[in-house]
Amino acid sequence: MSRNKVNYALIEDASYRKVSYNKRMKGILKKSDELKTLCDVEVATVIYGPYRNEPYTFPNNDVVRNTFIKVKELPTLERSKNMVTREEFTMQITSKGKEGK
Amino acid sequence: MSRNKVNYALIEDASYRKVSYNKRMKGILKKSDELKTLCDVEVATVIYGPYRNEPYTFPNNDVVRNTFIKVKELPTLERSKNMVTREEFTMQITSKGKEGK
DNA sequence: GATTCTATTTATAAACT
DNA sequence: TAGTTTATAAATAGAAT
Repeated sequence: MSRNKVNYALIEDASYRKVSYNKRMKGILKKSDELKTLCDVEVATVIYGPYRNEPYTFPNNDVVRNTFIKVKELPTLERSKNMVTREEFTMQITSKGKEGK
Repeated sequence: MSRNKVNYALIEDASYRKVSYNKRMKGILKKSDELKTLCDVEVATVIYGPYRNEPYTFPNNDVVRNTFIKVKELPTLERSKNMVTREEFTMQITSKGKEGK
C-alpha cells in the first residue's frame, strides 16, 4: 500500500522483503489485538518464517495452544467438503441456518 | 478507521459489533494472505467467537494443525520468561544476536 | 440484517536519515 | 541497515439502501 500499489506476488528483493515483513507483521498483530478487544473474540496466530528460529505466536504460546486445541477435532479438508454439503442440506430443510455468517 | 476514530474498547452495541467483526475478520484474513504471499512465511490463524459454533481457521484446518505442531514444544509463559533472560544473556556475551527482528 | 457507498482513518511503500 | 517521514493505497465507521 502506499507510494505504490502492492503487487500480489513474492517480493523478490530480500532486504525489502524483510522490511515489508516487519511492517506487515506489526500491522496484523495490531489488527488481531483490535479484533479481540473490539469484538470480544479469541484470536490466535502463528507466523513461521526465515527471520526467526521459532514460530512467532500471538498473543502468546499458551493462548495459541489453548485455542488451537479446539481445531484438533475439526474435519480434514476432505471431510470438510462433506460437512459443507451436509450443512447446506440442513440449511435447505430448515427455513434458515441459525449460525452467524 | 474511517468516519470516526476507533475507540479501543468493546463495541457495546451487539449488532454493530457483529458488523465490525465481519469487516475486520475479512481484513485480517486478507492481510494474512498477503503476508504469506509477499514475504513467503507460514501463517496460521484461529478465530473463535460467538458467531460460529466452530473456530474459524485460516488458511484451513490442516495447515493450522500442521503449524500448531511447531508450537507444541515451545515454552509456557513461565518458562518463556527464563528463555528471554537467557536470550538476553546470550546477546550480551555475543556481540550481536543473529536472528532477524 | 445484509450490502453498497463514501468520508476518513489507518497502514504502509518509498524516500530519507 | 534500522529508525523516521511522507505520500498514497487500503481498510473501514457510519450512512444509505
